[in-house]
Amino acid sequence: MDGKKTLPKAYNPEAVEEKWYRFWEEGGYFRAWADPAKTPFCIVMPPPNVTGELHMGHALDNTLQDVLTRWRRMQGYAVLWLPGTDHAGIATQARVEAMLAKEGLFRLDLGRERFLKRVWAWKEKYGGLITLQLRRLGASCDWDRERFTMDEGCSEAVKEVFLRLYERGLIYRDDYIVNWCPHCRTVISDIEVEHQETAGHLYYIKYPFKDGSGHVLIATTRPETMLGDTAVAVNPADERYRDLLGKRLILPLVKRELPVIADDHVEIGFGTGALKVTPAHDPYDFEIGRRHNLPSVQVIGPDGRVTAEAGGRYAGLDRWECRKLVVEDLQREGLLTRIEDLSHAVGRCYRCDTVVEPTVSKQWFVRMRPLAEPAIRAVEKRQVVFIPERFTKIYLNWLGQIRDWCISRQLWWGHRIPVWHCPDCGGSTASRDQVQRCPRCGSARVEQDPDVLDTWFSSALWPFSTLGWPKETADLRYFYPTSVLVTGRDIIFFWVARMIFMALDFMKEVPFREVFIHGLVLDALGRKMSKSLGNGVDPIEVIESHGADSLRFMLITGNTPGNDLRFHFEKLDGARNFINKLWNASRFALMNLGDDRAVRQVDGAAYELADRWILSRYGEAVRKTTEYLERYELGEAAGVLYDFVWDEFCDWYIELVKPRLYRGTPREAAAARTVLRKVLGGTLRLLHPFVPFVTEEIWHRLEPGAAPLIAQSWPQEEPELADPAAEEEMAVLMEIVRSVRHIRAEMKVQPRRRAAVVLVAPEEKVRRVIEENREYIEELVTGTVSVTRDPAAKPAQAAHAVAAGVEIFVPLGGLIDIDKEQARLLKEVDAVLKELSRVEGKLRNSGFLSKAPAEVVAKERERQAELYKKREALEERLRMLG
RNA sequence: GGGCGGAUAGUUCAGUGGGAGAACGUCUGCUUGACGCGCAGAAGGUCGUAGGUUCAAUUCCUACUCCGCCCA
Repeated sequence: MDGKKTLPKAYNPEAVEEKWYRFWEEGGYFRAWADPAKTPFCIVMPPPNVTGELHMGHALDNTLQDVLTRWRRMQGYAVLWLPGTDHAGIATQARVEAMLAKEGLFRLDLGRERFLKRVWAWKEKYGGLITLQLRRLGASCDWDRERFTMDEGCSEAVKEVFLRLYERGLIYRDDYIVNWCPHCRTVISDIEVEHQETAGHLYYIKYPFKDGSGHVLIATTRPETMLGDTAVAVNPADERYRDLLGKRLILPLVKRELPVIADDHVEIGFGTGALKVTPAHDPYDFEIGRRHNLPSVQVIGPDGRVTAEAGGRYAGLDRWECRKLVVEDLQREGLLTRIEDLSHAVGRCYRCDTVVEPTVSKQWFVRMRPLAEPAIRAVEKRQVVFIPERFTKIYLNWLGQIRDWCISRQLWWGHRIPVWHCPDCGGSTASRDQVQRCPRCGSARVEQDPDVLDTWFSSALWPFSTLGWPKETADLRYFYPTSVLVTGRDIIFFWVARMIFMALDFMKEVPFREVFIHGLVLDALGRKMSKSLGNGVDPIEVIESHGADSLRFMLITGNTPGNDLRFHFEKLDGARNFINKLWNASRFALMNLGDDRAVRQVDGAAYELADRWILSRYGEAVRKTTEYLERYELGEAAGVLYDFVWDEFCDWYIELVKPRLYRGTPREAAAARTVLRKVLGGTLRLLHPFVPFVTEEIWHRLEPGAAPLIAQSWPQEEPELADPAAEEEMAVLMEIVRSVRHIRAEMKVQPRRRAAVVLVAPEEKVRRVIEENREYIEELVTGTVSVTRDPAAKPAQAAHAVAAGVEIFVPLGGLIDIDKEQARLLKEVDAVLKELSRVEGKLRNSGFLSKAPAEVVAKERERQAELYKKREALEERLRMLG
């Protein structure tokens, strides 16, 4: 062992992580090959925003993907994990606009072309940040295949999809009520609106009849929209208003004449049952307006201010100022009868939290019905499977009631809609190429539609656009459909559903076979991490303080598919401690393996109980880890390895192996080394997908010259390692050891004092096991051990216990404290009696005896017999003392 | 209003139709030739409430309560 380099006492991630990542990446270990001899395994990474910085959600999502990727790669699949980023229309544009604002510029000052140049420049400069951060996490994706939603290929795919849908009439342009964000100055889709329960008011307003015969009372939460009212609607079944139909009202303040109309959709029970109808600013009213051919008056403009159309006094006011003034004016005229408090859902922009203004405008839409149906069927037929299963329902419910998808955005950054409008003939032309002249009238004044597409439109094509579509590439043929999509449950609608219907339509095949859904990473108090709350934890800071492996292991352990997890720094410490434990177990192994790594052949007879036991346990760990990974139970898989490493390998096996390594014969030591090396090596392989850095570092010290761990094969199941006899015998030893330690601690035996433990075992087999492993027990209990069948050998001045059918005596120097020992024994007897009454209760139950499976009954009988023996021994001891 | 998830040790969470688990925290001891980011020992739970199914329910079913999320 001389000259042997020893490892530092504590693992230092900083020193190794960067080194190994560079080694892997430069060595091409992440690269994927379409190998016909192998089975493909492909994951496309949910592309983070180019504007983004790595947050805990990314860390979790990508750790899960990396575990699966590394594991499958070790299993011998042809693995492709395809990374990329998303152009994030609104967010990126906002970022660049903010930068320009500092220079005193507005995007209109620059014009479209120059503005876009600035955005691209910004993207080149900052867009790579998140991919560098993913590298620090250890993500083993194929960076050679990195994509961007606005790169040439993806843009080509977007254009192709738009045109094909357009040609089939599945994309149309129409005036429709949409969600307008006055802050972002663009329309947003239905799912980009977040509904928030907000405290508001219900205002009751009198609408007088034209003929002066009284009034109708209406209730509204948004009094300012009355400026745009064009009717009052009641339910035809509402008795109260039957006589009113066809009468005419005068809209207060504006003095416009309004008809009273009947519509089934008016809720009789809400407010007064009479609904003011504002087709230009409410989705329901818009529908009513269409059914009844009502005029539409836009009273709130794109900037959130009241329009000139609304009337002189209010024009130019902000929405909320206008509300105040309208209320005041109504009050003054005595038309406001009361104001009630009301909690109701208010829609806000998911980007900027501004209250959305429903507005009528000309937008592009995708007709969803024909696309949604195949997407529903594919999931119903389980061509795509959600894990956990319950997310299937969420997906199906959403698609089942889907409305057309508004895909145009009033932005500059994004895929521009490939349609040209002609101001002369009014025609529109969709085209793959730039249109110079109107194909209908020949006018040269054609102009491309100013809008860009929703960012999710390009994301929806991600699984096949990134593999080369619309070209028929080798990657597309080999890796499509992809194997599994790993993503958060918050974007099932935004993304997962859209990828499925787009893929089915254009590839005629699902985009992925499985969707592995995970929850959100919450803060320690269970709140969503958010910028505004300032409660986010930066993964990069965590990596710097605890190492990427700790972060990864913490995110994986104790988490179940689909469930949220809270971020606790204590958990992070736990993960770090585990990694340090592994490091030190390896340190021990390396210090004791010596340089003669050639010792590979050891005759099986040299293996001792401890060896057979740990090999058996290791075999079980391989089996369970693999099984849990197959089921996407990554937390359970990590848990198996945690327990195996810490409890079995470190706390028992390493301790058991020490006597042989320090004092054993060469043959004994060789057997111990062989097993130590095999089990540690196998364990490193099992742990590699979870904690790639530390395992790779140890691996190279354990097996210098071998191929790196990332390229090693996943441990095969070795059924021949299973050794039930060894497990049973070890269980006896462990129980005895624990029992002696318990007595020592309870009776305050000095830790260094060697006790002369006497074991009385009536069973020959048990005596043999003890005898064969006597040295082990002596080592573990700090004492000498003698074993006998002779009841007369029981020492009087000793503490007593019964374990595994063996009576244990720990002599205490001088006289034992009889009271204390009695108390301790009585406590034991109590526990036995309690357990016995439970077991006997069962065995007295005839239903149990006749209906329970035979092995369950047998088990209970066995338990009963053991308890009898234990009780007897304890009581005998008590009699002796008393 | 509809749907989903959670409710298990002081805390955070696993788990299971047949003897309640982990981590952290707490208490007691420990310079045991890998590790104090450690070792050994211990205390701590009528598994949300009420019914039902079953020989047997913390686990399956029903209702309810509280918390969180999603959809309308």
